[in-house]
Amino acid sequence: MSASGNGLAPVKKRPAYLLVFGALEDAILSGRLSEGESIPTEMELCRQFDVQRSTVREGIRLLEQSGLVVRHGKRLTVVRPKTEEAAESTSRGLARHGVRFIDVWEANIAILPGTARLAARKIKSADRKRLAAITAELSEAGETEATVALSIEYLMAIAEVTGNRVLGVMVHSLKLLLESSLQQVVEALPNPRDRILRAQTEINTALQAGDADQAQAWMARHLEDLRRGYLVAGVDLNSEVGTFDKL
Amino acid sequence: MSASGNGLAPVKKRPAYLLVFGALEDAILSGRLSEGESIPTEMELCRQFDVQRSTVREGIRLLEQSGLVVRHGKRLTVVRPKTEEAAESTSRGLARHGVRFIDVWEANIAILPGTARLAARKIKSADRKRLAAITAELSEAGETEATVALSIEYLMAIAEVTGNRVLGVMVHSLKLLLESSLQQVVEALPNPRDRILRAQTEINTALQAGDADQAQAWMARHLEDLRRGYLVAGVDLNSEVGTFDKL
DNA sequence: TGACCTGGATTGTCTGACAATCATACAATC
DNA sequence: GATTGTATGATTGTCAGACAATCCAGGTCA
Repeated sequence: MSASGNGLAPVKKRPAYLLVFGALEDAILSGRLSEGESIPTEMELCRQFDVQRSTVREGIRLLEQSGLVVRHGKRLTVVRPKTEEAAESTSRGLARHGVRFIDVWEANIAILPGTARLAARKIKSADRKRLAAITAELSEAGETEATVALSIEYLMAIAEVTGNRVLGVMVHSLKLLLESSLQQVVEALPNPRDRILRAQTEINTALQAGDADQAQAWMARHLEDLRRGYLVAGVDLNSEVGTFDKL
Repeated sequence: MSASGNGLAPVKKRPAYLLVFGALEDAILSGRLSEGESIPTEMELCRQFDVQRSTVREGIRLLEQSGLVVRHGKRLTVVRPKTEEAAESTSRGLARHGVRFIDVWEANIAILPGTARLAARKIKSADRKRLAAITAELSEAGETEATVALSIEYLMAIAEVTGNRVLGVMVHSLKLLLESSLQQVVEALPNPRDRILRAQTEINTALQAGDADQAQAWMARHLEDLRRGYLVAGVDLNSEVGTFDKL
């Protein structure tokens, strides 16, 4: 199961700093080093792996960038990266890749109605209150900015209602990609607040009744409505979502 | 917008290796260093930033792990990370986070029907051929393994038909999370090949006709059917998707 | 032209060192 | 007793210089 073709197995000798990184990563992922603990000091690692400190340091830098540890003062402590970071890295990767606004919207329209459907099956009473609260707040929102913020919060809340971390991360990624442009859309739509309010209310009703079909359908309508805003606003849907630097 | 509460802004002096990393990252993201080019040699960077080589190396390690460069022989060359890598990092992040199989399936069911709907609007003739080819191959597949591979390939193909990179990445992430477990399911289902074949055929027909509703509906049915397999197979849907090491 | 060889360039690793910073414990002050 | 200053050791960030292994390019030879 190794040698390639004609002969000797490719003696791939990976550099020592990669071994250091690998060993530490493994220790963390396997739980031998658990959250909150700090990794051994550089000198300790030198002894442990029998390499030089500069080598250890290079390994540690890889670990650092991988998001498995954070500098807490002087020590590096192990963290289970929050889901938000997963979402951020996804968005970042996509943004780097010349994703266009149209892609983001299509993805929203493909994903969120199904998410709303799932939400209808999963919703609990606390969630209902939360959604209702957002809608209530929106009904009193004055400025465009607040309207946008609450619209997005609502979408995120729907994803959270499902209690599904995968959807949570994905919708969060969409949110990050979306945020920069939604403002213009809302500004362009006539009566944006009322339209959004209507949609949220209908979705809330459907969720209240546990009516998955209605929840899905209204979410789809809602998003289509917003998308129409792009046309009205004259936003070029083919322009790229810029790389964003909100660390 | 800085100082916390009562007083002075924290004088944070970032280490030099971070500056090196930042400078290189910026150069790449801004396009001053473009794809395929190799970054300057370590000595060159030493001169440029007026720091020591070990410092430069630490910076380079950060860059390396960030996925913006890859070792090509001895040089580090700039790459725009492929979408696959974005998907991998997303999956990795999710897997690390104790995502359960049930989460992955719910996400599939929430996302893929909408994706199929979009595919119906976007599909081109070349895509139709490709999908038909996969289905044809499946109809001749003997082993379980091939059946699984083709089923997954079909789902990926649907996502690709949409031409939407966001969906592409997300479905790819789902695929990675799913792969490990689907085998068991297919083994447990009675007549797995025929069931899957039926579904693919129906979806193909719907796509052929540009019938978004039918495409969506059949995809949903298809996935529900597969999910049922988990019950039959006795797979514990609440068990966590393990962290996987396929680099 | 194509296979082969050689020397310089570049990376991976080591050795050793020092200043800055952090964590503490202890002493001095109010 | 609580707060503040100080001494001490541990740890990190950075520097300086070195060497072997490997890669690359250009020249040589068939």
